Formats: sequence, C-alpha cells, structure tokens
Amino acid sequence: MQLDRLVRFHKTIGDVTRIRILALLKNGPLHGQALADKLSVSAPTITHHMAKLREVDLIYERRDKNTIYFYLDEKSLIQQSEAIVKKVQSAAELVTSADQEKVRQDELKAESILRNFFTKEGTLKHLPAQHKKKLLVLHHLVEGLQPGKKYLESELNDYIRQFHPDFATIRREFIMNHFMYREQDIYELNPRELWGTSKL
Amino acid sequence: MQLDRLVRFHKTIGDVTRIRILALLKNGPLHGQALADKLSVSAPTITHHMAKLREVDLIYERRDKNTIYFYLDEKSLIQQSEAIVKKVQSAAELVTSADQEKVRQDELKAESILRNFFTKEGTLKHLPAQHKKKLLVLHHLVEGLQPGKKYLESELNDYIRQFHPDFATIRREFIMNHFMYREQDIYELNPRELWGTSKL
DNA sequence: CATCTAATTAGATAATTATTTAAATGGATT
DNA sequence: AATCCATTTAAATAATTATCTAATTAGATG
Repeated sequence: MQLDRLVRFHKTIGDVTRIRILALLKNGPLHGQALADKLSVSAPTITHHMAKLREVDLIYERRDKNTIYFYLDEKSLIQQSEAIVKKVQSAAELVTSADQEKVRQDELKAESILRNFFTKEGTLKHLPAQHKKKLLVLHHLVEGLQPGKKYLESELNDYIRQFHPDFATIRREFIMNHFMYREQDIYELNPRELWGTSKL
Repeated sequence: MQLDRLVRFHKTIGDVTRIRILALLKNGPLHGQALADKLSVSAPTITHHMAKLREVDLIYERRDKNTIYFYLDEKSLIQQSEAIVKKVQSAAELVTSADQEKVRQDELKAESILRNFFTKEGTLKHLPAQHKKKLLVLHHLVEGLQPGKKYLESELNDYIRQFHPDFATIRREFIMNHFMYREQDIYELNPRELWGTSKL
C-alpha cells in the first residue's frame, strides 16, 4: 500500500472517538445525530470524524430524506489493518521458488478465464457471476487506467464502453470492489493493495 | 486490548518516519546513528521515535558498549495490528450486553410512562412533549403495524384513529422519527434499527 | 413561500506532537 | 583524570488536529 495512505489509515484509527464510532456502526447503521447523542459530542464533530473515516474507506453511507445513515465497511477495516504487516515484511521478503511456481500456474489459470469472458477483439462478453472470476475480469479492465490520474465520470464511462456498453454497472463494481474511489465526480484508482483480491 | 493502548498503537504507527524505521529494522537490528543517517534526521528525533515505538512494544534493544541496537518485535506488530478488528467486534458486543443489563429496568420505566399517557381503554390521551417519552409512545403505537406491509394513507389514518383523533400529527411523527417511510402515497415500516431510539 | 431538520462549513481555541539546536549524561578508552 | 562518543534531555518552534459555537446549506414538509 502507498505509504501515505497507510499513514492516514492509522492516524484515522488512532483516535478514541473514531474507534467508538466504528464499534457502534458494527451493530448496524446509524445516522449522524444518533452518533452525536451516543458519544456526547456535537454534530460538527461527527461530520469531522466521518470525513476522516470516509477518506480511508472505512464507512459508506445511504441517504434517506434528510438523514444520512453510515455503515461500517468491515472488509476494508480488515484489509487495511493487515497492510502494515505486509508493508514491513515486503522490505526484506524473498520470493521463494515455490511461490514463483505458484504464481506462474495462477497466471495460466487467469489467462484461461479471461479468454473465456473476452472476445478475440478484446471486448467483454459479460461479467462473471462467480465472485473471484468477476474480480479477475474487473482487475483486467482496470489495468488500462493510469494510477494517480483523475478521471471525470464521462471519461471513465468512455473508457469502459470500449469493453462493454453497460458502463454504469461496471463503474459501480469498480467502486464496490475498491479498485477505484470517487471524490465528488472525480474517479481515481486506489492503490493495488486495496483492490478486491483476485487470488485464485 | 485496552482502548487507550489500541489508540496509542495506531497513533504510533500513523507516522511516516516510524513506519520507515520499522521497515529498516525488519532487515536486522540497527543503532540510533545508523537510523538517523538513513532517514536524514537528527539523533534526538530518533530518540523521540524510539521512545514511542518502545512504549507500545514494537521494538526491543540490546546494548553493546555505547551503542544501542534496536530490534523489531514483529510478533507484536502482527498481534497489535489485528487487534482493532477484534476490538470493534467485542466493543460492539459490549454495547449490546450493557444494554441488556439496563433493558429490564427500562422496560419497567417504559410501562409506567405508557400507563400515564394511555387510558385504561388503550386510547392515547396526548403526545408527550418530552422527546424520549414521545418516542416511547410512538414506538408503542407502531407496534401494531405489520413489518413489510404497504399501507395506503387512508388505511394508516384509520389505524391511528383507534388511538387518537389527530392522525395527521401522529402520522407525521412516525415519519420524522424514522418509524416509517413514505413513497408516493404508500407508507411502510422502516427496519427497527432505523427507528428513533426510545432508550431512557 | 416559509419552516423544519440533519448535515456541513467557517472560524476559533487548545492540545498534541515532530522536529531542531544546544546542553547534559554515562559508559568506555587512553 | 581527561576525553571521546552514542544517546538522551531541555527548550523552542511549527504543524496538525479534535472540539466547540455560530452560521449556512440542502431536502422535505406544509
């Protein structure tokens, strides 16, 4: 994971109030006022904390009239909390030959699956229903995007349309599986460590 | 793990320099000067960071003459980085079990309040002005509605009128406090976790 | 159009903290 | 004893940030 993002994640978790928020959300969604009441802090304080949590994808939200319900993204919490270990380990990690062998086999499997879901011309027939295969296909699609580049929604749509007419579904899948994130109407790739794993 | 310690752990990790230190130590022990050189910071800065890392047991040290060698405690890193996930889980459970302790007492209080605002015949005298008591009364009223069932406005009015002639106010309170949801002219119960809390 | 409500923004304050330079400590070596 | 060297402490500064109150925005309701 990008160092900066890793730092921001831990800075975000390193606050009592925010840990309490995560614990409360673990029992189900809550709106801002409810959180403010339960934690005995003001509404703006909640806004502040939710912005931090959102920034590192620990929550997502659903609007109902004037009320916004916050949900815990537990998968994201698990993924990111493990990332620090990987980061430190990767400093000296030697890839064993056994690993390399497995990597090659997985590549072959992946290629075969991709051949199945893409035409010879390179367009996508349809999204796989099976979760891991779907991730593999999304991973493949997203490879054509530039890390760090900011995309307008229309640009992203155009890119996806090269492969399949239903850009809306695929764009949504990108977000849901943490390949990309959206800020206002700007889309950007996430660091690869946050991508839904396509390990076979 | 203690909440305070968990916070300190993440605060400690939430710093670029300290993550770099951990990554360097993963390749083997280093002394303070070496770290200062590699990271281009002053010796006191290293002292400062090592104190933080020591405080949460991420390093241990061995002295040789005047030189102190720092070692990474990787097991501790792994264990503590996973702790947040468990904490969120167990804190969430705590919240619910703490509630359970209070539940019986609250039930008794609630019954007493309801007796106050309802007649022996079961009709509502008037809506309480106090917010939490009002929620309690609304909660009680809404218990007679079927989850998942779609109500026409007129049906809902009829239901409420069993308790009180001013169905419009009460219907509006149902919506405002998230007991129900309206789409066009169809009313439906919200899931209970969205209801206005009637905790006393 | 006026009002309500939940959420956000703006602005201010107080606390925390990463960093530096300068001075002090505490063993080892001569 | 005098000195050397790695580390620590002290003091100062600058940046970050958690929190509050007051004002504003944005939707929904009447």
